[in-house]
Amino acid sequence: MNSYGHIPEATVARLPSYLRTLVDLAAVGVSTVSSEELAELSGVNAPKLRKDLSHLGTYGTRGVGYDVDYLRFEINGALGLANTRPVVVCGFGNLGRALANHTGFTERGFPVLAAIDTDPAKIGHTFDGVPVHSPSEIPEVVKHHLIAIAVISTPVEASQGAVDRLVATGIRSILNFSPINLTVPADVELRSVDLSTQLQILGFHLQKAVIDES
Amino acid sequence: MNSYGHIPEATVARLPSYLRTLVDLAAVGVSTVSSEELAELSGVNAPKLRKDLSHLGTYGTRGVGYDVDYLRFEINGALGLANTRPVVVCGFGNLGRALANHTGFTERGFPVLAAIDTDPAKIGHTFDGVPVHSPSEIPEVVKHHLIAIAVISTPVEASQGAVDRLVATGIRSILNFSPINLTVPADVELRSVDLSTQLQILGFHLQKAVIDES
DNA sequence: GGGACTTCGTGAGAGGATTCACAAACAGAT
DNA sequence: ATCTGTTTGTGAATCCTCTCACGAAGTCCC
Repeated sequence: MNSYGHIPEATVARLPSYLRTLVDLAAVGVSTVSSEELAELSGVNAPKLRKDLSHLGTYGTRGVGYDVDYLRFEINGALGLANTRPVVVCGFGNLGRALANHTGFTERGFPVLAAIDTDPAKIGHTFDGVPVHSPSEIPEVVKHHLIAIAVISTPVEASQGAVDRLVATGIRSILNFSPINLTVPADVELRSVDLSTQLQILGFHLQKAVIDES
Repeated sequence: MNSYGHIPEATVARLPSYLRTLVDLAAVGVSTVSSEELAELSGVNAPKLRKDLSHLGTYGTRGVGYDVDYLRFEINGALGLANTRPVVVCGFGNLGRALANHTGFTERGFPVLAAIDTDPAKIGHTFDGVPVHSPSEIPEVVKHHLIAIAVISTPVEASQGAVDRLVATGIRSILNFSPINLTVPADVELRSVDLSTQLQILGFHLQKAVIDES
């Protein structure tokens, strides 16, 4: 019984970071942690962390702190990570392969069970345990593995087409890494991570720093 | 006369997206674009786009729209992309190699001129035009290529160490892809992109959708 | 040159997110 | 049982962001 009251978007975005810290703490054998410590390790300030956690429920004990295992369990539940969610990667080039191998995906409950690519040399083969299928097989692959989330790492020319096919088969959650603005129906959630956008933001601040000090 | 008046952080984060759209429009031969069109193509609404651009200056002409080339030039300037900023990639595994190959980096003025890795089999060799150096060579590499930005794609165990070395040589802008919370001095800008965090956020919304409709 | 039409730039208001300070609650010692 | 320490949970205030409506400014046609 968690996640009732609306959890703010900004809080949701930070929960994975807290979860990561808690997992690390548990691995080192820590059983209790204060908001001060947990915040420090997660890179936020303590009041923000407490407010964030207060949106999930009251899981701490005053004078003591938070029980690492219990809080971990609760955040896990709030994020819906109780059960694993298989993922398909579309576009099995350098980036796609790196993502499929990325241990963080499987470790956090998002195993990459299949890949899609147009290259005949890859289709039908298995790389690092991930079988590659042709785009026309998307419906069977999705149905067979009960896939609900797709990752796009195709070249930009192919991204919109891949998205359209995925949406047509019922996929409602898409994570896009290709540097292009894709369009999806209103009931599909599309998150885009443009790797070079982040560099551009860094560049902006670098330049600003130079201007500011002149 | 651009980038003086403070540009809001939220606006800065969207400028790269606008720039991308403008480049695409220019490539197709479009010379003028309205805020409505540009917003649609960039995935935001028109008033937001206009407000964003108004922070840079008044570059549109009423009744007509924006001159594609001119606006492109101005956003480019505001983001500090007038000159290229070479980048070093630390950790030349699957992800690191994919990033170094990522055409988006070079295309947008962030050429990857060098990589750092601890694997003796890679050090001294060049992959896809990128020479691999040992961690001890960081200072020379940074100085030689005038590098101001570093990308971290090492395994989590090595990330903090790599960051410390980079900071010691004067790097003040770091883009981290390893799923761990790193600590840097206050005058260093660290942006972290955890690929699986994005999946976790998608997972949260998926679960919420199920709860909401029950 | 004037009028109709289009589109930008922006001020005011609403909605979120962050900060901060402090009361409430618990543990542990005596 | 009481008192002292500590640490949480949260309302109030501030700041940032987004939305929306409309005046201002330009184009185009007659």
